[in-house]
Amino acid sequence: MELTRAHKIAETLEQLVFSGGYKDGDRLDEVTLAEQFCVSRTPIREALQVLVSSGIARQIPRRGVFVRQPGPVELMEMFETMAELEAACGRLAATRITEAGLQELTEANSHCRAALGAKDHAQYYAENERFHQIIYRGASNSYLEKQALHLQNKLRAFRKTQLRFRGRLDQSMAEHCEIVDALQNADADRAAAALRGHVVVQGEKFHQLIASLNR
Amino acid sequence: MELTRAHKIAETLEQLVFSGGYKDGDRLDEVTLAEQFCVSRTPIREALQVLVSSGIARQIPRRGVFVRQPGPVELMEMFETMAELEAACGRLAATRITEAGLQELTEANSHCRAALGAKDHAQYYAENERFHQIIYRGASNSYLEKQALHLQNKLRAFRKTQLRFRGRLDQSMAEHCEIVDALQNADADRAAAALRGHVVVQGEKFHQLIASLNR
DNA sequence: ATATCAGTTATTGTATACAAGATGTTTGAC
DNA sequence: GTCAAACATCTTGTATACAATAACTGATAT
Repeated sequence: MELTRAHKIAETLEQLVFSGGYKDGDRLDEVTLAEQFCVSRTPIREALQVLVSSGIARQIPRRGVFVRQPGPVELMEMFETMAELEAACGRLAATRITEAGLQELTEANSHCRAALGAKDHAQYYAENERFHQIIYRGASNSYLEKQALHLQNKLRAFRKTQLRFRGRLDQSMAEHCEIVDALQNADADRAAAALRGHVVVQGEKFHQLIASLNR
Repeated sequence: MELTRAHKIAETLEQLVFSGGYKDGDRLDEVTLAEQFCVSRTPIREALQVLVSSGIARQIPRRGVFVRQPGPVELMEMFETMAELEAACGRLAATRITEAGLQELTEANSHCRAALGAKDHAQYYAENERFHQIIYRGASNSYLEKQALHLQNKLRAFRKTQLRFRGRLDQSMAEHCEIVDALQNADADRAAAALRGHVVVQGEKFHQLIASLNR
């Protein structure tokens, strides 16, 4: 899958925004970006249109495009949507995931536990993402999988702070085991419920989440 | 909410593709489009990037961009995802929809019934969309609502053929009533299940759906 | 007759030039 | 000293010019 220049720039900028490289309201100056990427304004502008269309940035005609980081309310909404997407993946995966997929899943869960034991947070985040991605794939619905991956990517930076505040990562591990068990037993409703509860941001954590936005 | 020229062009093209104005594989010629929209190639190219990034079209470097209509498999996946999104909206709406929202919903349902009685299919489609959109809004999650609206829009042309093949629209009406009842009783699980079943393309209808793709 | 290669044409990708509007600054009046 | 208006500057939006590569055509050789 080849990409054209403008699209590579768009992806790079997208990741920069997602990883917190820009704050809300920052203007994406065309000439500055053109210099940074060593191209003319034309491909930069094409890339900016992509960011605007996906809601990452907002364009004010004749004024410029400005990055649009989600506020606390939108963030909650995105987490809630993620929870429902994960629940959907779990529901479908319960009856569709292959034996090989289940094998992968238990392995990924072991890696999570190992990272947790080693207090290696970065590693835990990576393994945790993989765990969930296996479930997305297990749903055997590439469109839904793509949606889930996209939102997971969009929420990555915020999920880290959420997990940090969560305190006991052990709880997260216990939930993983419940999820695996439900999938092994092909219990769609239980898998969906477990995943929904695992991802959703509880109301009690809401204020902590908001506080974490001042980074 | 102001839009810039390139974005208006992108939206127009998007709707054109969604409404079947282009067939799969059609090339979107820059100069032709530039003439049609009475602009230079620059804004056209910016619009095309938007289409490509949202998956509506595929770009082959130095060759051009080509519209990418979903095939039968992807279409099934999109319907399945839509079913899950609707279920999620129903689940959340069950406890969040306002009295005014329920009022709107029953009214919209009445309009559906009226259109059905008058054998006015176009009107039924419109009222049916409105019925579902009220539920999206009732979920009180604007991010999820936007996702649902987007997919609903993307599937509009195909849902029409699906409903036609369904034969008895009466069944659709009965399902609506079940949905309304679940929402009135704040029964999240029942609302979710009813909506999921209402939207999902049953396996028995699969071949009919595939056959309908030759339009 | 078919296949291959060279030359031509056409189309995309990028850069630059120009037009239009917004921001900022300076000057002047009160 | 403050406010306002005109001017200058900067930025975006659009068009056009140029460069690079792919498609096409035709001719030649086998």
